[in-house]
Amino acid sequence: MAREIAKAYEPQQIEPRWAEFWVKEALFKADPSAPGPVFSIVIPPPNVTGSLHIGHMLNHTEIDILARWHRMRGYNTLYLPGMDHAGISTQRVVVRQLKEQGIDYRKLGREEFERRVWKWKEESGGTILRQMRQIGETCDWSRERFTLSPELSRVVREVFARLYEEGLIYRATQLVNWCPDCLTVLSDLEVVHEERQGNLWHIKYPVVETKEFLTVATTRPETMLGDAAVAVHPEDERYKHLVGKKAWLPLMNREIPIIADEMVDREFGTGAVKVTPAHDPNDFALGKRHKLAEIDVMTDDAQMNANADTYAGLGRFEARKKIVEDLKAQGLLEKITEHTSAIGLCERSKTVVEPRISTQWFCKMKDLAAPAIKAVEAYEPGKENAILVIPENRRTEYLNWMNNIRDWTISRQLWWGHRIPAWYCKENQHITVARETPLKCATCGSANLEQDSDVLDTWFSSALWPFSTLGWPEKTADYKKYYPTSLLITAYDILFFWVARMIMMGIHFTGQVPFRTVYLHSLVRTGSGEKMSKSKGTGLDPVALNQQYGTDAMRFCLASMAAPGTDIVLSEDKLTSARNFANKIWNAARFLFVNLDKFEQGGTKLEELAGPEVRAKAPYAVGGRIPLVDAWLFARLATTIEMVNEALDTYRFHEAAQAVYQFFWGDFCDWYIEWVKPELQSADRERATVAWKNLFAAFDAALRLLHPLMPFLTEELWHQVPQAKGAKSIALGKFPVAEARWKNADALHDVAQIQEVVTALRSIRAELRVDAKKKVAAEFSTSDRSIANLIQANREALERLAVLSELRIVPKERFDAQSGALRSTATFDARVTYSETVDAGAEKTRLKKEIKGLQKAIISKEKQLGDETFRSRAPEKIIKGLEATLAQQKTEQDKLLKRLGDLDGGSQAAGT
RNA sequence: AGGCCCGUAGCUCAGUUGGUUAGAGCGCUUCCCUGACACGGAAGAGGUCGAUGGUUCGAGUCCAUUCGGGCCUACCA
Repeated sequence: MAREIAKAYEPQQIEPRWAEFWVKEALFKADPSAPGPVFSIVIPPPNVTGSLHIGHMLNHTEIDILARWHRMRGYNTLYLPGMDHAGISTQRVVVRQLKEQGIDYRKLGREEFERRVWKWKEESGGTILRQMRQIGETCDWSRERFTLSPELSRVVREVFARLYEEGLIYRATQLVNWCPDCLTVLSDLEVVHEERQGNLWHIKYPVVETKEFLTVATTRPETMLGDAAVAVHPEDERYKHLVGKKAWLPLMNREIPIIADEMVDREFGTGAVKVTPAHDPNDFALGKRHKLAEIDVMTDDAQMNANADTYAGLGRFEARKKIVEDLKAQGLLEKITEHTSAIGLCERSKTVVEPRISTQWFCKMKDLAAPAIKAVEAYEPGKENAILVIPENRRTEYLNWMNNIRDWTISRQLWWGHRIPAWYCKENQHITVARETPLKCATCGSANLEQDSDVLDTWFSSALWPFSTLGWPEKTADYKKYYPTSLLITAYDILFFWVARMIMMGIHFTGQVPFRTVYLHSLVRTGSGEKMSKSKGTGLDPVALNQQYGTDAMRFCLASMAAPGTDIVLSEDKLTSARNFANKIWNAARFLFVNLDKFEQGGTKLEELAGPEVRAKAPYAVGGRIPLVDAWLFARLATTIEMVNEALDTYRFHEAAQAVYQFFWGDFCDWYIEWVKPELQSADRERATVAWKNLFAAFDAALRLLHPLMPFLTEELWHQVPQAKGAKSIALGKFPVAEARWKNADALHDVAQIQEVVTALRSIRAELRVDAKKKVAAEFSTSDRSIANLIQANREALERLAVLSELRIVPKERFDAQSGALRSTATFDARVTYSETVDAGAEKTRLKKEIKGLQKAIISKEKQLGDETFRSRAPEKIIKGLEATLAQQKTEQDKLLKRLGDLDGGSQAAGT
């Protein structure tokens, strides 16, 4: 039966089918009662705010590669999918959508707004799930989780209540980061700093009952309306006499005290600083020390409020302008200088954050951090309840941050999220924190309760993800089997936001680390090095690219660039090369099946050549000997398997990709297939059968080896090869094992030798411009008996690979080194006899260059070897190696020099 | 202010404990549309590893300084 195989790989025709198949068959449903070592991994839940971007693609590719690889090696594997409700981001998206429809979300009311967000969540979350299925992720879809689901919300309440009971959560009125655009408090981490060119305004404050002025310098003149004092350093001779006096606050017509505090930096500005406790963190602390008034002069959306007197109603930046003008008019503006400072922006809205006094919920971090620091610090291989952080420098970063950790603002003035489980009694103001909605106040019994209107920071629930998703606080079968999870893979930019907090919460609540290893991968950047951003239009769309190049190509491309520690710059060029690789494999398969059709006409069935039991015993021998090239291929396969295992074991995805690429393209396609082509068609039925068996066995193993990197293509091709009864998917197949009997150093060496000869001969051909199809005669000579035998034994293949009519092996003394083009190495000489004359000039240039290179290497080695200190200190192995190479290089150089001399002689002869 | 990372072929990047003429992909040059593949084959050209100084028998690989680029943390108005 003739097989129909498209000439080029068309991922669009194949991927959707397998993506659907994997989900429909529920192949990756985890079974906690199944045997085997456990590999469990929870997804970093994507935000339900839109669709997957390239960063997710990288993250999911790495996770899925490792999940598939473990599963194929017999691990009881769980890859748990899910999504994050992403409070502030999602709320912003929906608020914007409503605004576009002319709707003010506040007018909608909380309940209706929440309903709209849930609707959006269904849509957007659906998109993400669809995409994840499209790209073939081997998740256990039956265990999908959502941070705001009723189940996980219960866990959040439990955790909140426990922390509150333990005194680790408290409510306090403090100066916090406030976003006037999002209208909520932010944690320190949600404030991003940006260096901006600004000014330092020097403002003269008249000192009461004197004719003096005290000049203060400020970057934010508008806050002066809330000034409560002017502070100078107690030791500052310039101002000592003013301490205890009062300053007249311009524009506001108020008196404020002049105080002394060591916090003041005498070097900065004028050495006198205006103190605005309600609008600056330093001033807030200072205000507390000196019991100053906290005068808030702004509204929640950063307009000046009634305390700002005549400036009320102006935006803070308008007010700044106006105030500067007014000061100037009154002659109180001494000067304006340029000043660059890092200003805080809201991570989401990029609005300038306004420090503001506000009552919020906080989580005490020191006690939670201590064991989380220890778990990372104390890590060593094999140690229980400790965490390995990779790469190493992220570990240091983590420890630094954790050692300087500050309390975490966990409340948010949002409507989308976990509402804080705290109720205020309207009778006696008592706060009741409870797991279930309380009916009455815990102290006075009043039923007049009102729940806190705030929600929790999204990361509060994300921090629980590794155990909340597995059923904690119940000791479920999943929890018992899959917690702690084996590994966390995420991008390094959420190390503090998420990873650190998971470690703290995990240890605190379960007594165990949430994951044994955390691998932090790089970010995908644009060509110009920026983070990809959809809003800036600099992001590449993974769905469109997957469509165009194939998901396999995308995965392979990302993997091949995912070297730990370096950010990835993705380009379409690289995707093209990955797609070409997929096509190469496709065509190798095409070659197999097209030729198999011919072979089967001889009566042998595919099953007999490629059935699973047949493959298991490969490589096969002909007449008691495994053909050299087959032995070589299996040896190379074994090496490659070891390289891939080693690479994946250490998160070196790029090395795994490179090893497979080199094997499949270089070894399997370029050399092996070319070598065995005639064997496959051999009239000798035994030889042909063996060739086919070995070919299929190697091919099938190579497919399994490649599968974690390119799941779709390999699944498709794997189904073309006969598989065991009931075997449903390559994804459930066995990852190839580097069998001891495949290893064969001699075969590796011998084929490398032959490859060198073939390349030398091809090189001569190219130089002589021999037509690619034209067979020419060649001579070969060596003084090494074993090489001569090797060449003799493989002459047929060699002749074919180098397109020769005949390869004569001649004794050294009869080798004609005078005419024709030749190549010499330390161990052999080869030449092609061809009527075309050699371009002596080009040949000499080449020889000279080669000689020069050798000369340099020889000199440096001779120098080293002649050095007594080197000989006495360098390891024996290095010295021996150096000596051997030196001898070789000398031999080779001698040959080349002789050849050059001959050519010179020849040209002189021709010249005279 | 403190910390981290990067600077290797035209481009994008590998190069694990210092050791023998520094690798890959893309691009480039020449030849070839040969019955798996032009998304291909064959053969080539091309870096002395940002700079300087040091440690060492030996450094892209360790140390110091320096220049250039990036990132993170940080309450100097």
